[in-house]
Amino acid sequence: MEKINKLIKSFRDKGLKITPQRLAIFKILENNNSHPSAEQIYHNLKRGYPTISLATVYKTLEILEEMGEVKLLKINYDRKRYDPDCSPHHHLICVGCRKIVDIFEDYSNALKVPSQIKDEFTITDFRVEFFGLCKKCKNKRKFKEK
Amino acid sequence: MEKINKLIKSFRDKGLKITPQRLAIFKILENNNSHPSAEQIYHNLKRGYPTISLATVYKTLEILEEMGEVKLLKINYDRKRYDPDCSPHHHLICVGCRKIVDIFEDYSNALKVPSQIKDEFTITDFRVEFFGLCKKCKNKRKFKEK
DNA sequence: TTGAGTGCAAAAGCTTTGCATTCGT
DNA sequence: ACGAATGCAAAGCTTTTGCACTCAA
Repeated sequence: MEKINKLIKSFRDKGLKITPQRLAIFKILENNNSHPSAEQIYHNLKRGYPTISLATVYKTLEILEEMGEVKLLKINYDRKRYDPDCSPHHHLICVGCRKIVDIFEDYSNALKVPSQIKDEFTITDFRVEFFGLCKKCKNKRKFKEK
Repeated sequence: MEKINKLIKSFRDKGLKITPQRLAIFKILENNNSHPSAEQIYHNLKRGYPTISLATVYKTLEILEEMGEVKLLKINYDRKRYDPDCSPHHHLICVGCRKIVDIFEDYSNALKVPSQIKDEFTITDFRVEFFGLCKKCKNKRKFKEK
């Protein structure tokens, strides 16, 4: 996320307004590495804005996401997807049609984790997900909604 | 997923019964690399079992998941999580308390994609997710539900 | 026979939407 | 002043649950 001043400018440039609620959301997100949910942000805001609604939080986050100012840590598979192949492999997701293809490559030696983190965590598994566009979707204008 | 015969045995060994519906689900999943959703499986089954219910599909898939016979391609973050840090980095998720920590490592040169896939897709992004347990959770018996 | 599974409908949980009111510019 | 944002409540969707009935073993 950009610095708040820049963010404010980006919003205004788009004709979006800066409200106290939005500003408060910006501040909560600034230098925040706790990967909060909308609910958590909402909770935090309640102190200063007892009347704020979850809907407002979601709406603002949606704008930030569209602007590329926050990243969603949950992939827009519309719903749960099940993979009967439990051998170690990874996936490439077409962000256009949501097709998922398997990638059978062993990355286990390629992915070094900082030793500081290794000390704190016991890592049991990992997954790599690639995102892109298949040929068909590359030639489309519009992708699936959502 | 194991071969169907083995799967049947695993189910019976656990006191779980083999019903036509379950068998049909097994068959749909066998050698299936389309990463289907419960809905899609349900849809497929409708032909042969017009009365089958989505609930049955979900329930069977849950068992398969618990048995490690299928893998879920959607992470159990309980809800959306937002990351204001859009610089390229990756995540480690503690499967006990769901804490998410950042991993700042550049894996872009480490992750080779089969050329056959590179021909078919334009890859725009990727993410690496590690799973494990933090020290606290390692010493716990029970983790967060779900 | 009997405990497990099915299928229906209802509930649950997260997220989005509609709308009247309020507010930023 | 006027379009945008807010906050509430309702709706939407996916997934789960409860329960009477049915069925596999």
